[in-house]
Amino acid sequence: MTAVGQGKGGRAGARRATLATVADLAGYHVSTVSRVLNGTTVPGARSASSAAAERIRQVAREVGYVPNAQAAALRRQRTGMVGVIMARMTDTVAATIYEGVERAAAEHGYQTLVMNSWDDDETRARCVDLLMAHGVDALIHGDALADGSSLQVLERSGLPFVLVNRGAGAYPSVTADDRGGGRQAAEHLLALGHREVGVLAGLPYAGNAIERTRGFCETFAEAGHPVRPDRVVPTTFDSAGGRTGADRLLRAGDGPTALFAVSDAAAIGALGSLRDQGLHPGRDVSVVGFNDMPIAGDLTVPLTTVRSPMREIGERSVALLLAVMEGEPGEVVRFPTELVVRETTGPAPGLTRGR
Amino acid sequence: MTAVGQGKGGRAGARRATLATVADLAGYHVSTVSRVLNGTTVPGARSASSAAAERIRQVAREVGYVPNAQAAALRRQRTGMVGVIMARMTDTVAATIYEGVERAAAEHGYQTLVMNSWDDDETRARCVDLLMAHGVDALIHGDALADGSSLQVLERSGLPFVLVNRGAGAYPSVTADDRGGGRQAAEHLLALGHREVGVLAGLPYAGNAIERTRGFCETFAEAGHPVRPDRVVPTTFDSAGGRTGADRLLRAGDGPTALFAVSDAAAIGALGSLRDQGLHPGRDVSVVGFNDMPIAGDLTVPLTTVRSPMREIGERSVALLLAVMEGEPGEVVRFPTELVVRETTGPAPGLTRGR
DNA sequence: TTGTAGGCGTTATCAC
DNA sequence: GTGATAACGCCTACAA
Repeated sequence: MTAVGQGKGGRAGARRATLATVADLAGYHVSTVSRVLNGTTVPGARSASSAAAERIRQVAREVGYVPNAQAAALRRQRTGMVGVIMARMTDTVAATIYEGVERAAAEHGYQTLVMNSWDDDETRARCVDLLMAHGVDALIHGDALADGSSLQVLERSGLPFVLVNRGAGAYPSVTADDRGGGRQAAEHLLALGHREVGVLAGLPYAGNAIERTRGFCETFAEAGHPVRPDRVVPTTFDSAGGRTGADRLLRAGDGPTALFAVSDAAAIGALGSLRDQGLHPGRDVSVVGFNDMPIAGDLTVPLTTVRSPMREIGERSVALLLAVMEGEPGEVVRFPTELVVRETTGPAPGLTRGR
Repeated sequence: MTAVGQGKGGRAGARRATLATVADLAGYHVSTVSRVLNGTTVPGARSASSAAAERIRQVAREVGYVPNAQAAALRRQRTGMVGVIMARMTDTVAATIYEGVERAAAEHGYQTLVMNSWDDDETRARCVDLLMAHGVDALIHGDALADGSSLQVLERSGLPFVLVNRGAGAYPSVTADDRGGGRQAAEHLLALGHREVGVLAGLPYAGNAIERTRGFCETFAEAGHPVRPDRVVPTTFDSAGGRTGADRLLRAGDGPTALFAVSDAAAIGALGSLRDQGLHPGRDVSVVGFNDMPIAGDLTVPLTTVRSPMREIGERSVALLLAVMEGEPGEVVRFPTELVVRETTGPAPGLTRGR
């Protein structure tokens, strides 16, 4: 319980050193100092290495000069910040994509200003306003509504933006090939002989969830085994959602023999539900997840899932954003997915199962 | 591949509306507009509801006026932003704490500016500089080195700050009672008869990992069964680290009968290792994690773990930070933990096990 | 190479 | 209640 932290008394310590401070101490003029510190010497190559420049840099270091990005931004009309909106960081998928975004942005000299929308419409809108207020140069939106309704304001504002993870219409976006991934999951289960299946379908307004579900269901339909509508249940993407959804699907008398969850976390929740009901994954009921998050392969019964390159998706979204900022046309980018067969899927049990 | 996104041609659209724009259109002076929009009318109660004020607000809405936070910050000498440094967002613990921080900060009118340090010293330092450059009013540091070496610069700068998750010395911090949590894990395993145990000890320079390991080891020592030093292996906090560490501990001829992992993710990695070696968690080898992340209870063999209130820790860190910003003395806050017994722990197998 | 001047959009402090 | 004015810290023409 010891007190430390900063000087005991009043608020923050001494005022930050400014360019003027450095200029005074170094005996040069502010403009000169600014030029030296920014390396803004027109064409003259190594002229910046003159004694003067060295002295100025020395002083700056001594007084702990940190440029005031606010002021610079005001003057330059750009902040070097990219806004990022995500539903929530505890979603591993969002976090991984965000890591990709952060890295790629940093590589190009941009900072990221992240906000969580909690999948709430009002908050979503407030995020955009706040990010604009903070002067972000562009926006990466990981939380779009599938109908694009949240994007019209943005579009009107003229702020360059790109969607990630959840696409919407023809807006520029970077996602997994969600529909194709859904198909892969379906083909796998069909090949194993499953005919009665259920879908933990994610949030009904999220483009990725919709596409994954669509790809899955259309494949079953094409094979002549359409998925019963009451077996497609909306869920959240987290494990709690998957558990609740699976409870509902499995407790019905004529439960399905396999479940497709549009996220790994939901799939793990479904595993919890199976366990509670004394069912063994891969033998009694098969489960397929989506994304292949790192722990998927470490589970005691490793999870069969559809892998999507989350970090790459994040990185690519930055590349696309930079292109859009340059005035290039946006595009819709979809990364192919890959089915990873592990042990939560197995042959469909005999038709006699479960009454 | 359709192109959309923003106007086809040049960069961002029309320049943002400023106070001046609004003032012009409304026929008032900039200062007046500013006052109205900020609700800055001295004591006169509802005078702001005059027709003039209404008109101004109307115009502002029409032109889509968004205040320029950069400029306001420059003038007011405060940005309303709190910097947050975390190792990485894909660590569920960090993400959950961050969610708590974000929420609490928003409640008090602060935005958060997050940066990932990747547990890299150089990056850590750069984060601080960048956050200062962006003018954060204070800092929450989730990535401190246990010896506090990364904090001296910060302290000297006079920027108010608080540590979260990983404490360091007497610097103000909010963490779980890591040492106590380690003890709880140890007592549980001791009661089950385990004598030969191993520790997946986390990063050797992270305060939380150190304390958890310490609490665990000292309890075994006090019970007369000191943990063999070569059975305390440093790991990362993620599942890959846990897997590698467990591989090492279990492949040794005389493997331990139980493992304590300082994070749930590492514990899950250990479960993966067990599985590969045909060992059953809770029967052949017991495993205890730390944090009780949401999926812990949904695993096919649910994880015994030490619960810590991650979100609360994040929220509290904001409260503490606000206090420090007011000049109050910082304190070291530790939240009690709770042992959650599930199924990865069981009685120690007969002494004959494993040669 | 170095100095000068003006302004980015706000807000705070005057005077009216 | 409203209008004028001066910064906040930085950058960039332009002039010397």
